[in-house]
Amino acid sequence: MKDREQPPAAPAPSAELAEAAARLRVLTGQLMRRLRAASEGTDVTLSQASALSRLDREGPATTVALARAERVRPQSMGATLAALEEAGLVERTPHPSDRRQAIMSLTEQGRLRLAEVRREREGWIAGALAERLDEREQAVVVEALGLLARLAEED
Amino acid sequence: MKDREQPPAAPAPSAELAEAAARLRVLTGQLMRRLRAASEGTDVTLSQASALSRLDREGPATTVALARAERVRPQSMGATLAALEEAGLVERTPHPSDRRQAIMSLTEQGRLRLAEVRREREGWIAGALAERLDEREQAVVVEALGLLARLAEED
DNA sequence: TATTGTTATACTCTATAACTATA
DNA sequence: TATAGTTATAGAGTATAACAATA
Repeated sequence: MKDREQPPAAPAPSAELAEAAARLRVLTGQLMRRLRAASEGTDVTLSQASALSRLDREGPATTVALARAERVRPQSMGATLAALEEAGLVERTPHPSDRRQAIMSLTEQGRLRLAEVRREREGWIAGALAERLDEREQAVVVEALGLLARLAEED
Repeated sequence: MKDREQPPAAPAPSAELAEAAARLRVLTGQLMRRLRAASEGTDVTLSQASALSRLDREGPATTVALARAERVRPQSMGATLAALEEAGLVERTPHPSDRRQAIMSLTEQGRLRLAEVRREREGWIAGALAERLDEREQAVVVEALGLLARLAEED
């Protein structure tokens, strides 16, 4: 499991970075399952919450734009938005000049539900960060999340 | 989105930590989808890779022990292991004294496949960390992943 | 032709419930 | 009774393929 030869030119993902990558993969799976478990009882699913959250942060958008931002297929986002629309959490308004497009936006009810969902779903993460880490460690995690978010959104 | 009053006693997840939690949730979803996309063509699924990886790191284990470690239900782990066994990547040997249990361990073929899978799946993460971050940032991410892994494995 | 969005279908992952076998 | 494991079934999430409407 160790590099035998370190090619001098290539950046050669070091053993440490390879291990970090492995840890990130494991962590991703665990967090996904924890988030899912924290959603129980809520009638807003993970993908729906993510779409709501983005509409709140970035304002109204089309299905395709949301799909690109969330890195899912338009069909998947379409299904997510259809469920949200049926629940009255988002609404669609026709695009003024392009009749193919529909602009999705949060309803007032959607905004309220989003606030609830955030409290329930992200509470334990924020709580764990607050309780189990000291201030320096918190700062490290906050900075790292910013860096990783940048990498994840890049192509 | 801001705390109006900071209750002096309660740790009161600060706005910054709440934002970090939100970012971690979004990041988790995006990484999950990227990892899944990177699995295409591979016939080892994400959960299977995760189980293989743990067997490699921690040695042979029973279904229930693996399920606990990965934070999934024994039934889910059972399905994962059954697929791996059918593919010849793990094998089961009866527990010497308790006939209910079966010890799962990596086969040689499993070890080889795991190495391949790691290269393919974690390569882009390790590559992105190596190429897009400077040394100090890499250190921050490495430390943060250690901290987050600790939180995710705690109850 | 290209883009937006929908419908139909299938697969992965995980869960709950109900069961058998063994301790 | 408690634990290890299996089988059956369901739901969330995503994907590909094929299509309709519009630009």
